[in-house]
Amino acid sequence: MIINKIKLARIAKGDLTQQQLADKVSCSRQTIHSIESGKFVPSVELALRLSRELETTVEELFKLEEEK
Amino acid sequence: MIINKIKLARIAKGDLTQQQLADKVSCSRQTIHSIESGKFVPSVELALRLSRELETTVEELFKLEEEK
DNA sequence: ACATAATGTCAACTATACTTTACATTAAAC
DNA sequence: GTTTAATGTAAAGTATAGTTGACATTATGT
Repeated sequence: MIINKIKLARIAKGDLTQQQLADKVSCSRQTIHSIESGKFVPSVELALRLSRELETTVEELFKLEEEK
Repeated sequence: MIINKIKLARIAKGDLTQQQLADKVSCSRQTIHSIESGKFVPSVELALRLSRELETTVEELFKLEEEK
């Protein structure tokens, strides 16, 4: 199980829209939405692009939650 | 494009075998091998488990390489 | 109230991560 | 040189990441 803070980080980073963030990391808006809503966890490649764009670290953005 | 140092980190971390590392992060040996040989890039979830087990960070273990 | 931008959601599809099984090659131990 | 552990490789199958398109809902602005 994994939780993420990308919605928070996206807002913090100058109120980026899902679309704007998607453009910057070269993915679709729906992909951003799906990640934010916990529908799926991205590849480490996309996670790195997100953390780079949002000026933070993967560890800060994504956290392992115990219990399976 | 992405490159990783998990083979290096695995050796550094007390000469773990692929199988031992796989067990510790709950995946198959072939998954470790495929990642080490660049055949595929893992999910951020597995990347986090790997970095935790190898006592390093995702950013240290996986690096974005430019050019596509 | 109306228009528009942003977000939520759904379905169908494609791409790829990951598993399992199985076998072949290389390295290490004796 | 033979056995055994470790690694390389490959195929078939399953799960899930990610795309595109389309539409519905919720803000925001005027």
